Amino acid sequence: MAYRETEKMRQRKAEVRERILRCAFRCVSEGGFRNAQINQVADRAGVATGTVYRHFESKAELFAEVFRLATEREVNKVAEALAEPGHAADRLERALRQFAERALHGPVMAWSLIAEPVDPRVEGERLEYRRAYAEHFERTIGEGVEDGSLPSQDARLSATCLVGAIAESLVGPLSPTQQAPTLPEQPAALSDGQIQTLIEPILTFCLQGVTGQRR
Amino acid sequence: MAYRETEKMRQRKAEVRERILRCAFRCVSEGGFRNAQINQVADRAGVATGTVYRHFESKAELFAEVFRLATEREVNKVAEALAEPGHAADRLERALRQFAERALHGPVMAWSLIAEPVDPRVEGERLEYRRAYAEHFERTIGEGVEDGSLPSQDARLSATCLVGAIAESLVGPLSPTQQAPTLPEQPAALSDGQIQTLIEPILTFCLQGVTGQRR
DNA sequence: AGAAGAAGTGAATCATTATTCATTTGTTGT
DNA sequence: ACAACAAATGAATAATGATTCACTTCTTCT
Repeated sequence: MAYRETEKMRQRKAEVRERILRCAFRCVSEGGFRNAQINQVADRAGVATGTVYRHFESKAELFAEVFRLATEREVNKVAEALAEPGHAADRLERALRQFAERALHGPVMAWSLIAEPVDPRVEGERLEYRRAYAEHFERTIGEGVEDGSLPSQDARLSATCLVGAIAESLVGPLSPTQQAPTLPEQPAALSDGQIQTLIEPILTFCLQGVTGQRR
Repeated sequence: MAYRETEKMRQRKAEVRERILRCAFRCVSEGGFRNAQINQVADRAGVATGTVYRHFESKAELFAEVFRLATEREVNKVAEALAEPGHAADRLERALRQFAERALHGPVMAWSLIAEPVDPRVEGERLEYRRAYAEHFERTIGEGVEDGSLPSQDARLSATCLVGAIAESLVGPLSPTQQAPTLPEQPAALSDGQIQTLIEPILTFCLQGVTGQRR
């Protein structure tokens, strides 16, 4: 025998893989999934097309992983906000607010995650990602019901509704105003003031939906 | 001169156009947009591929029109329900209930309209369609605020949240359980009982969101 | 240094479908 | 019946972009 995979190599491979992933991520956050071609990703990562396929089964798998990566960040932020101390309703409010603020600050990626038409295999990730949010919300709602701070309800459905309501409210503001077809995904930048104005009524609706109380 | 378009011809053309449209519609309601190819549509309509292009600018335009067609029905149903007499909240409830019931009874088309990944130009129709729902809801909410039966609120945002909440809640139940990749879009048939069980908590959330009152 | 094997390369290939267009068929009015 | 024009045809083309693979380069170990 003459060649045996060594630690150094393993690391280098992992680095290349990660570089590709990062570049794919950047492609998406600049132009959405539809502008992210394998060739572009490869160019950007400074590797050949074929190399991408050495590290990822297929385009769909690569971008599914990009989706996961982007998603984890966001879901974790929400999970953190929900883990803070306080009443369930307050925690939900903070989490929802953060979700919306973050989305509006990174509109291209947010739009890609929430609403961009994508390959069905990537769409699968989206369903999971939405379920992940919903599960976190569900847990918090469940806690609120448990401790009596929220009225009895189907926590899972309420959580799903929360996700839907907030996502839908953001679709409009996030939607790319497709200007030149050559520069496709133009983000819609909003001022902090606009963002707050937008968020308040959404929160009102969502919290009323969960609490059954006028806010 | 020897040929002049006659009424008979105009009618025949319109018939062909409509037949194509209908067949495209059926393709979608059986297998979603992704299984609807021009060739299939043409075959089904008993015309040649090229004929489709004599009646429609492009595939996207054909399917955008299919989308519109399918949408109009549904939006009209909602509009009718909202036009019935009664308090705003009750009308909203009836409309939402109907929306959900209809969707769950025609799951493939509903999923295509609500959540299937589609060509961007068809996606544009989807945005309009969601806005159309939202506008109807908005009007009713506005009336409720006006007559004091609903609390003051941003009717547009509330309406958007309603659309999002209900759509999201339906995505799960409507999602094709992709079984054999050869028979792609399997609808998820639900019993009436299941449907009711599913709808109630959605309605509770939505109505609480709008009314701010425990239901 | 050289053998053995792994990773990287990127031009060529493949697959999928939308779209076109030269040709055929049908319709109208004289 | 025929000229003039329109509509229909569907095989051929085009376009896109993912994926492959024969070959080159790099690593490791003796």
